[in-house]
Amino acid sequence: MKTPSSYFLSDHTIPLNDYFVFGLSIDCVVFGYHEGEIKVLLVQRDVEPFNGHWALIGDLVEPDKNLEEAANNVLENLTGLKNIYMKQFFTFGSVDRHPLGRVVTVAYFSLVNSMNYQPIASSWAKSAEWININNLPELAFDHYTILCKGIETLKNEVRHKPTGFELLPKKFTLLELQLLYEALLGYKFDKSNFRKKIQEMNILRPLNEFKLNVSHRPAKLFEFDEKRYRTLEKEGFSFEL
Amino acid sequence: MKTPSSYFLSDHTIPLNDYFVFGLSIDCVVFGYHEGEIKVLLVQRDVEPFNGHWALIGDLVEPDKNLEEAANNVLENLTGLKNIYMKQFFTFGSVDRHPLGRVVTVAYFSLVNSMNYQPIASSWAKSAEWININNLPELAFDHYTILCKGIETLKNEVRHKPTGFELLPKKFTLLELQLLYEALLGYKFDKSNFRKKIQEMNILRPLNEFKLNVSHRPAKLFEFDEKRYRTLEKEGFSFEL
DNA sequence: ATTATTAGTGTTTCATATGCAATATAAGAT
DNA sequence: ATCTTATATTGCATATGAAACACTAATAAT
Repeated sequence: MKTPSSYFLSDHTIPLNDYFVFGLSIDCVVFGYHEGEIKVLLVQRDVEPFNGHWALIGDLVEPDKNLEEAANNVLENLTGLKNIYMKQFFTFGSVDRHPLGRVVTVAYFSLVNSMNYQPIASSWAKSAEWININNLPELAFDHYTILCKGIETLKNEVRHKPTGFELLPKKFTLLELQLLYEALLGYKFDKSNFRKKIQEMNILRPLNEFKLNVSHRPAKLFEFDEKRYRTLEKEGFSFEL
Repeated sequence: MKTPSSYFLSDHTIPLNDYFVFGLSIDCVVFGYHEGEIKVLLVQRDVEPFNGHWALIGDLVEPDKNLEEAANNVLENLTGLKNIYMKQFFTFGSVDRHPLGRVVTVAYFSLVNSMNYQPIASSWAKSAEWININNLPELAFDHYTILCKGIETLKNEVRHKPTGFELLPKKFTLLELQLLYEALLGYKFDKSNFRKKIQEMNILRPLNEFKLNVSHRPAKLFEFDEKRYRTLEKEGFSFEL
């Protein structure tokens, strides 16, 4: 039993293991981008409660696992993907958020740039699917609230930080980048102005590679130069789109 | 006992109340602003562990309390202040962050505009003091990490949202506002341009009141017009300084 | 060769931001 | 009365950035 006992953090006199005890879980909002649409990875539950409902991927945290480890495991178990961009964005702990007891959940969002893999259905999920965020089904627990907050956080973050690149493959064209941002922010950019602006930031590394097998002038490929960004950031530069 | 039992969230087969059990606490980074300096409210612990160390204010969450309630209580118990701006910013849950067991803490920051009250020393704290964030003592637990993240979050937030007003009294002068933002962001503004810019945003309500008993022209007082801000925000306006 | 198509580059206009200077104003202090 | 101090407003020259739009480039298909 790893629970702290006889634990007097403040002026409470009740031992923690009899009373101050919570379940802790991780829920992940996994975003993907494909053909101009922002999608989220949902699973259909195959167990009670909320059997049959769609839900975010998530799991209980084991007492000897850090939160980030637990979050990475959640993602890896379902998708097989490692080293994915993840970010904690909020903790949901309403007393009644879980029908079976007090379970507090720490929510992460992650951005994956390749949707070319088979989400692994687990023993508690019928299926896993990428679903457009503008066409969501009814969700289990308070997952709709969590998802909305995740979308809000993402939209907010991509405006001020170069997070959006995580949704693209490592090598991308400027037009792909523009279309991504148009999908994220919900409005159009002028092509030449967008290109000028993003290139003048000096955070993209132009490659000597081009899109192949297209029936028009091939587009140049770029990479996001994270090191460069970190340096510029320290010098006071701030990303804005 | 409110702990969920025989609780099969995923494919785990271990009952939650024997194993998946955590302590949950709230920690509050309370910011104040006084004479050009950003300060934070710290207490000196009078109990083990970390007896004598300075720490953030915080407490265990009771199983029937929502997180926001618990956070409000933490603040109210120490300062007597109610209806204070509070915002959850991160949850810290490293396995070894607490020497007595696994305790996950949800961190909030709050902004208080009046430091003219006596922080109430509790049974577990020797004293409570406002301390300049550039002159911090050694802190208990991982509170230094929490505090740093709180400062970072605050500095990030005040640039894009009119949160800073919460640190000023309800009625303030434009110069006070400017000095606050200079302290928060770490650089100077041109006076006339700052005033022009902030007034053109239309989120300040000018009052017919003035600073009294000053040996120079008295400054006009303003209020932050939150309703107006909310409307403008819906119309697409976004605060930037 | 011609065409369709998308990549990619200038260029012009207009609005706004910024830095700096100048001036008028209102109070207490001398 | 005059000085000092800090508020408050205006003006302007310049730098920066946004918006619109026209143009050239390179490839595959015909």
